Amino acid sequence: MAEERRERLAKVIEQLPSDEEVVELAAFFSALGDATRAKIVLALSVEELTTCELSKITGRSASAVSHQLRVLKDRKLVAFRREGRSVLYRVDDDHIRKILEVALVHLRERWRGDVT
Amino acid sequence: MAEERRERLAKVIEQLPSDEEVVELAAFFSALGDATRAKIVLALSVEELTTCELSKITGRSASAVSHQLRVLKDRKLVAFRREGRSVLYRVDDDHIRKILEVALVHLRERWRGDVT
DNA sequence: TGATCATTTGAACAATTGTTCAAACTATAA
DNA sequence: TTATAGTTTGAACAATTGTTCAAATGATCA
Repeated sequence: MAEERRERLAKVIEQLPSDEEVVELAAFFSALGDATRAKIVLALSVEELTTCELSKITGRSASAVSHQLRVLKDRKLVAFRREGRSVLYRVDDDHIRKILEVALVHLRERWRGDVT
Repeated sequence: MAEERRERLAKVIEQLPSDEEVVELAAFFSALGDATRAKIVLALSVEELTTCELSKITGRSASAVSHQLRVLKDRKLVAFRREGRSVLYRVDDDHIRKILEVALVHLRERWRGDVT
């Protein structure tokens, strides 16, 4: 019985990603784990936007937005291109859009009562 | 031209979730944004497990795991039931499993070269 | 050239976070 | 009852985080 649980435990451990991958996964989620960055990514999942526009959307200073964009860039959640004076950021990855979508559905079900 | 961008900006803002929802979304992702918690949720997405078992899987003290389970409980990422001396935790939500799966696919594509 | 708009950078700071430790609580078994 | 295994709690602490501020860089236009 306790024996059986030990075996099942071993099987769970087998199925887990490597520690390195778990750390990467956590870093990915923590990039979305701040309201300013979450809003930036939500906005960029709709359309390409400049730092300045993201500053208006989030209500943060351009500097604060730029710092956060660097985090998102480093963790490969957003890409960018220069156009004249501006820098246009984008989310060119449907995985990220999908994750945002599923998470929003999850929240709406969990917190507003209509759980299946 | 600048006029057109202003209109598009307004349309993006229209499509965004409310600030309250953005904060909830960020809280949800930040729950997964720590390696210990990410590993806990990954393990629980396979099978029901006790605090003690999760302590072995993560290599953290039972106390540390319990603290993290509270965070996951509060943010409704995991549920639990008592069985004798033990408390069995679980992820009973396919959204969470889906999010983990898509995120892992994303990481493997982004960091190991085979981007489409 | 100089002026201006857009963006980035680095230092500093308060606020938050994850862990440890010791103590408490819960349920079972002797 | 006492003992024990499993779990939780609260305080404390170092480490990390997000923002502001001032200064610097990049790109365009007069």
